[in-house]
Amino acid sequence: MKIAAWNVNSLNVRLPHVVDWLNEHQTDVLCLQELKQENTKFPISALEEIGYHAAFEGQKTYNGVAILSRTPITDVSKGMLDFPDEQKRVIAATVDGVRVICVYIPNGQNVDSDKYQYKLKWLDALIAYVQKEMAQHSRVALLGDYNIAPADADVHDPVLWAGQVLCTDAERSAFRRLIGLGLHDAFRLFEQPEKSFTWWDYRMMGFRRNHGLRIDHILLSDALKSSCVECVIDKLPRKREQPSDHAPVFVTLKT
DNA sequence: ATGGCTTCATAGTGAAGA
Repeated sequence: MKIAAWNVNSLNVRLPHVVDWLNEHQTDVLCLQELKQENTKFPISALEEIGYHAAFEGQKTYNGVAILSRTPITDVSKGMLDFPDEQKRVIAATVDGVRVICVYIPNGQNVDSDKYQYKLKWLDALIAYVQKEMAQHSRVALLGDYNIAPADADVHDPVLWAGQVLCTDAERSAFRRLIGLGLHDAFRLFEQPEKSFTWWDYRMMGFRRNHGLRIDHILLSDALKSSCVECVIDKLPRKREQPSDHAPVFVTLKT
């Protein structure tokens, strides 16, 4: 079973990339972030045509999350019950016995911003939410755009980024608290190339110079960790014309 | 260096992303 996450930075614009990628990889589950479209615009028939079911929660202009799956999706839940939020950033569902939680964690903009305070509160809510989900499910995958680079190894220039949003102690501590719930960073279960990233700035030839960050993650519960045989960042879509600034990341679970 | 790209909402530029 393959489970993937990809911030597509507008599903309107990126639908051809998503369709091509699904056709190429036959991924079982794909979690999308930053749809940037209302639910009425969601391209359900294009995805059904290539064999995918979908659960989605979008909004105009910003945010928006979806779970695509080749097998039926059940027990869909949108948002976090104890944290009412206008911003559509969470969708969870059960697929083939796996509780899939798709998240688009706030960016935070900069440490002096209200958005940073919102991000920290949001992360507190997420930790409580995931704790509850894990009490009810043993096979849990928490994946998406975290907007957190967990360690300096996940940053192209740790000195430049020191103390900046995405790399602050408070954000990294929230990431460790998620791990503390009994989750594992799938990417770090395996040997990986140095300077592996999932996001590169559009500006200043960020991708060509590999000026990136690893901020998109797949966290797995113990039960899924033991069946995980690989975790891969696929940089190919980032090399295409008009790419998302994020690359997809996926895990393969042995059944 | 506060820009640099890209997208969206808009019909000028401005906000937001990371």
